[in-house]
Amino acid sequence: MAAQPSEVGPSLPDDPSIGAAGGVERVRDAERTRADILAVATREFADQGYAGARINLIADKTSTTKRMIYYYFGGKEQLYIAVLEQAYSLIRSLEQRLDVEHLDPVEAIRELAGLTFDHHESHPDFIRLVSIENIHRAEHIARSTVLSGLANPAVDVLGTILQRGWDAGVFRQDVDALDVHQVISAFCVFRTANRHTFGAIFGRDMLDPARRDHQRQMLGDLVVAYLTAR
Amino acid sequence: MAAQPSEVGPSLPDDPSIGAAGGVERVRDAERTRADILAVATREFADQGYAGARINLIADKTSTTKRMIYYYFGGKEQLYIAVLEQAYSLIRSLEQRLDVEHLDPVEAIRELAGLTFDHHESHPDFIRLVSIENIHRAEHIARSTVLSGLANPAVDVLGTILQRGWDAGVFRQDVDALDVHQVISAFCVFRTANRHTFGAIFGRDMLDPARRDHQRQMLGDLVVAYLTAR
DNA sequence: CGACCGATGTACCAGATGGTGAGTTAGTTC
DNA sequence: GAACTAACTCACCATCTGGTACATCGGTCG
Repeated sequence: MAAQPSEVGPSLPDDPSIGAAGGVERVRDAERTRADILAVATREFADQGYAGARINLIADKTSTTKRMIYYYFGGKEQLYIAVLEQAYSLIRSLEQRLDVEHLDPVEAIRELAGLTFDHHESHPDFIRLVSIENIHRAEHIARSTVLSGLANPAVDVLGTILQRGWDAGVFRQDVDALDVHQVISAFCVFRTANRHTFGAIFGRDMLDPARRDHQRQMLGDLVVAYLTAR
Repeated sequence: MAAQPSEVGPSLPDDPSIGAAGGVERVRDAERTRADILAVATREFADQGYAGARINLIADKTSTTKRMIYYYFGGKEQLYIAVLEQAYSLIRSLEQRLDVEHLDPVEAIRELAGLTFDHHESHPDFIRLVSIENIHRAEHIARSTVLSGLANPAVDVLGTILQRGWDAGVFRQDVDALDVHQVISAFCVFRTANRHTFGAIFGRDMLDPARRDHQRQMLGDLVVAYLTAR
């Protein structure tokens, strides 16, 4: 709320304050501090995993202190849950923008798959957080009231597309929206999440920009071929 | 912590030895000790991740001591690499048994996909290790001379099936063996690796036995539909 | 039998780690 | 301008962690 740079100038008697980030003026700003911590924590947890991330290091990379992490979040685990909640919320709000209702079912599916593909590619940190959370058997998601039942807009959109395809008689009927979502997610998540071992063993980088169009096309063809088979 | 009741039973002159596991007789057995450590470490690393696993805990779950871990493996990281090497070797040796050469291309592909499906489902710990290794950007695999170039029998088999399919004119030609392997792996890995977050958010367990046949069928249909499309 | 060396157990450590008690500063309210 | 409280700093801690120095044990070989 309300920015008012009380006295920016060199007049300050003591305490240059503020450790790291750019030459900011704000001295006390709860929301800024909180957001700063959350941003740094997101990077660190995504990078090092839950057990691998260090509260001390997160604090150091912040423009505030470790004490503030405990002040705002309570502890390592709660901080991690806050990171997850923010990450999921962000992703879900982006997904809300999906608009493929105007296309015919087959093209709508292809478009949705393509958008999901782009989407995953642009958010590798989110994918990493999800992988990390799976290593922990989603125990933190389960513990979060915010995340437990968080619906997925992509699946809803998928549901209406499928329905239209069924009505038009062009889609097979032995699958539901979640099945199809699973297939699309599997493809998109795998190429990001398993990029490194796949690359190390097969010598092919699944995220190589030179192969991107081919991969994107492959996903579209895959889903469409499957749904329209027979 | 190995209890050794120096003189519990009056009969034994000294040292009943061996702390934990079943009433074994062997007193000094390097291979057994090494294998014991490796087995426990595999479980712990797969369960807790690299950073989350504790050398002390691994040692405690062993029938030997922490000192032996350092004696045989040198350190935490080398132990972890040894775990990875053993896990990959085991999986690869199992894959060597794939035999689908006698089937026609379409059926061979479906069979290979199905076997891969079964295979992944039976080795969740391996999938977890792979996920964990990806969190660490495959740095340990890169550091292992054994693993860096380890070929994958499944991909070779896939290559010959594809070739036969192309010769017979039944498969599309804009993909290679690695692409198809990627698709199959993505499906199989995803349902195990992302089981928990998927379950927490959508309320569907991808590994639910009741849905197993459907999922297996779906993978086969998916790959076949894609390869034979048009 | 005695020397040799691989295998093993005990005790210990320095630094890191998550976490906290308690005091201090700044902005706001009356 | 005094009182009040949210925001923040500083120093500190108990415990854990990976790792190691060192003594010792036991099978084998000459």
